[in-house]
Amino acid sequence: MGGWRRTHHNNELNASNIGEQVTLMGWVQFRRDHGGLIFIDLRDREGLTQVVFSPEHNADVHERAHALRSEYVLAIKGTVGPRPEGMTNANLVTGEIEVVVDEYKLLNTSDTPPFPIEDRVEAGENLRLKYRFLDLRRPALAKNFILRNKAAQSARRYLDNLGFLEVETPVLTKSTPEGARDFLVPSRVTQGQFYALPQSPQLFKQMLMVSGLDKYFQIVKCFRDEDLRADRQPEFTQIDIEMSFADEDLIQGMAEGLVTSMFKDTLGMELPAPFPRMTYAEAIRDYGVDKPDVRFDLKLVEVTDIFQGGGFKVFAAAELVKVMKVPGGAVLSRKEIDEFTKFVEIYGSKGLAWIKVKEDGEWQSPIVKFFSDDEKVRLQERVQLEPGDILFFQAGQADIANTALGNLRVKMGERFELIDESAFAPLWVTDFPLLEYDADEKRYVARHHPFTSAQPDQMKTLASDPGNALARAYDLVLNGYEVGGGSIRIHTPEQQEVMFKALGIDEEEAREKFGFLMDALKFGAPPHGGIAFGLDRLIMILCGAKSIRDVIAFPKTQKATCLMTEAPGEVASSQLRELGIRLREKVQE
RNA sequence: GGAGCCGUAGUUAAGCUGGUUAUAACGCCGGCCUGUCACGCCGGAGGCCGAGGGUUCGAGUCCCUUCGGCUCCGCCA
Repeated sequence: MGGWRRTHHNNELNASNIGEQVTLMGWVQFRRDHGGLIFIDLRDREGLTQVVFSPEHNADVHERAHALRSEYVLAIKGTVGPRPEGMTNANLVTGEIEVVVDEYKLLNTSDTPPFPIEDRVEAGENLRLKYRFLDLRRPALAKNFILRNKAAQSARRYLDNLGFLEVETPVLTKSTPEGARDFLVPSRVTQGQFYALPQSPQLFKQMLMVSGLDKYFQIVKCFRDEDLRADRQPEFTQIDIEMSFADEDLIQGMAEGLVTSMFKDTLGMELPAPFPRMTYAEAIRDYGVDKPDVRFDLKLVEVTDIFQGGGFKVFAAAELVKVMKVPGGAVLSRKEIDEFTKFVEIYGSKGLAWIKVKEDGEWQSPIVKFFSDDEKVRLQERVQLEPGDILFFQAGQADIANTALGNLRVKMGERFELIDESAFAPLWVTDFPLLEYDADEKRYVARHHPFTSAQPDQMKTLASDPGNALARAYDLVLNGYEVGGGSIRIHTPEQQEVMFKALGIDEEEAREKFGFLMDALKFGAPPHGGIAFGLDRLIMILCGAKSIRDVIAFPKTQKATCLMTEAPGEVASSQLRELGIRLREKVQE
């Protein structure tokens, strides 16, 4: 760069800088070559500045500037000048001024990019991922990473001020039997054995509490080898937090402070705290799901009792019959209802019954003919149908009916534009079940994780009726996304043994897999608990993005590949030999 | 493991019930242009219609297989 130093970013100059000599660096965004005057919008991470090459100002420099093309990298020295009367650009922060170029250096040329580096042109995602380094030049994406940095720094500041220590934990660790599928790393030194990448630093942070470090946090990568979604990547980042001598209120209060700080430092927005709280049972009852989007108000209503043992067999025998009234929903066409029927079938529902209320109050429905007069009266008493409303039914297995209707609720929120897209609605969901039954494995598994404490009065339930024991666990839900979750942990070996027993993990296996935890709990483990936030999801919501790919610099595709590096890839047979690994023949169908 | 949507110049898309030489815009290349800001005007080049197979006189279009991207179910303590 010949000793040149940048004096300003491309969003910094305004009328107050007029007359100053400046040096700018950046990429050619747009070139407007008039033959005489040449205008170039110079782009960097922060913004655009118009620079002008004028033949009258410097004929030689102007002549050379004809050759400039998109994405060439320039350093320019020039004078900040006012734009002529009526020539300002209100769309640009720097729109009042332009920089008249005295001298420039072409720092690098560029091939024509495979897609335009502009926010208004969305190239296909496969192309954008292959050339991720170009996609990241787009301001819409770059600003997500500027925000992400602000959020992460805000979190660090907040936690440091409260006396939390940022401690790093191992990435090469041990596979654990519960939870998600592990990513494995073969050991060269001990052939035939494998490390696992951590699904979270859960056990290490508990160890740090036993160590007396008192308050820990880490912004840390976690790895889970499960299938991807728009809000799930195989490697993702958590703000992982643990504190000693803590109960639910203390942790939730700290977490609320953290989230409100992050909102303030990124969007300048004050989130009202404390956040509303709701039990898991209430969430399922009113919303059908454990992470309700409470930006809008539709609620589910149970009507099982009305139809129990009645004349309409489908409802009479159902474990659960639930309805959702959508005011004004009678405008839905048959075709739309058919689409919503297909939608609920995704969740295993057998169908979608409905009642439309016509303007004269008459019920139009494929099923009311099966209802007795008494059932109609009781239904009307419970849901208060009015002209123009539609009432959707789900009947059958409770979990399917809840899930189907709960997800249909979100669809209705979108269809009738009930959701304020600019709103943020945080919500604590508490009192989760400690265990849930796994039909495949024919045993109970931990709903949160096996180190979660049962609620004080629930130890008996855990032994007698494990499915109904409640946990000291809590999730933070934001706009229908689970953005955080945590619990008060088990801190005595006796309770941990009860838990392992409930999970069908015998003493030998517990010792083999979690021996160090059992040991640690014997040496004066303090009561402790914590929480972990999905940083990617939180940033996604803060950015208004639809996918966490938009807030991860180098994300994976749905098949967990990286289109830029082409990972995963094959390795040399010599590498495998060193590790003592031989690949099996590919199994043909 | 399963379901759905998508794949056509560099890019974004159009291409009907199968029928001459596959369109358009932007980009690119060349020329002109001193107040543009997605500059404008004139001209030009650019295609393995994701890949493979089949049906047909004839396939971008229909069928099968396959690869890739996305969304979702299962899965994700």
